[in-house]
Amino acid sequence: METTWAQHLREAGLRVTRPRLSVLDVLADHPHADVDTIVTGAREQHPSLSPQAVYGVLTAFVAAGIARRIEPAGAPALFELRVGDNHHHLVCRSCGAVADVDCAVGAAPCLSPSDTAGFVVDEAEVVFWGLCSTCLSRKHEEEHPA
Amino acid sequence: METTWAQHLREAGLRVTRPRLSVLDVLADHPHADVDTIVTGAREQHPSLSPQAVYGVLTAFVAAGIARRIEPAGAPALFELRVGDNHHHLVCRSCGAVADVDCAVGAAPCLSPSDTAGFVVDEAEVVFWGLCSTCLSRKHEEEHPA
DNA sequence: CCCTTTTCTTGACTGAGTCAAAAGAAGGAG
DNA sequence: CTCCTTCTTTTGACTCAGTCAAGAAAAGGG
Repeated sequence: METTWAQHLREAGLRVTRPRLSVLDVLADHPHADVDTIVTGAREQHPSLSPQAVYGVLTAFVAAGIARRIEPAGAPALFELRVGDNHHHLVCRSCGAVADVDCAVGAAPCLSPSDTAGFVVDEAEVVFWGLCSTCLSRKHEEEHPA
Repeated sequence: METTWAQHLREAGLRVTRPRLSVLDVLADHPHADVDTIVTGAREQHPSLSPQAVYGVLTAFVAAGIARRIEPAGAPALFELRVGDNHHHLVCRSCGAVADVDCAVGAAPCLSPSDTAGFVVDEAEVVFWGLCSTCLSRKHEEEHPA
């Protein structure tokens, strides 16, 4: 797998380093990981890895277009490797879990607000807020104990 | 105007206090204000007002449903009085300006993702990213000086 | 193998927001 | 009108995510 990652990095114009490979591995395992998760995970392969290095790696990934940063309100930023397909996210209000959703109403429907107030729009970001199935059943049990 | 605000607060089940009236005034003038703007503005009427009080006031407003908190990625939270009509926002990548947009494709179209992955969705939040007209013309001038 | 450039490490720092205790107002009861 | 209870505001310490900068280390072309 690492060979592929190295290639992936080179194609994006980035040098191949151990911190970067470790971060890619963690992101492959955790499709919506926050910095803390990435640091912890990447340290299994590279124990001396510093949080700042992870910030640097992620900034480079986002700049090179091989990762995307998402920032749900009220939570630390998350990073994902799925880029370039304009998908959106479901976020659980209770536990913060994130799931991907393909664009809701066709190709890129939300990219056309009715009145753009003079703005030139280049991206529409959609976040669906709700409860994930786990939190739903937990909540249901609490309210109606068996 | 303040009489109306007082009534508005009471109807929402909140006590009428000077900090709250001042914050309402600022929000009426600045429909998408951050905490700093609100503190500065409200101090014209109430010089001793502390930032923490403003946080408290805004938390109470949001809990009572008379204000809404929006958190564009990479910027401090903004507050608006326009609530309950499911509108969305245009955000300028360059200056952070925010404008309202009515829901893009009808009533609440985005509330129907194709596959909810077991989530029960209660809100769809849409952010349109782009450049506002001011930043556009400024950028144009910089690239093609007269 | 060396040299230049990029990346990582270390550590200090900022800014938004939270928490908690005590002082101070709001508004209902008498 | 005054008192009393409850809710707000003040003050000040604190947390957490993220940034900045300088020197050490590694990547990879010559």
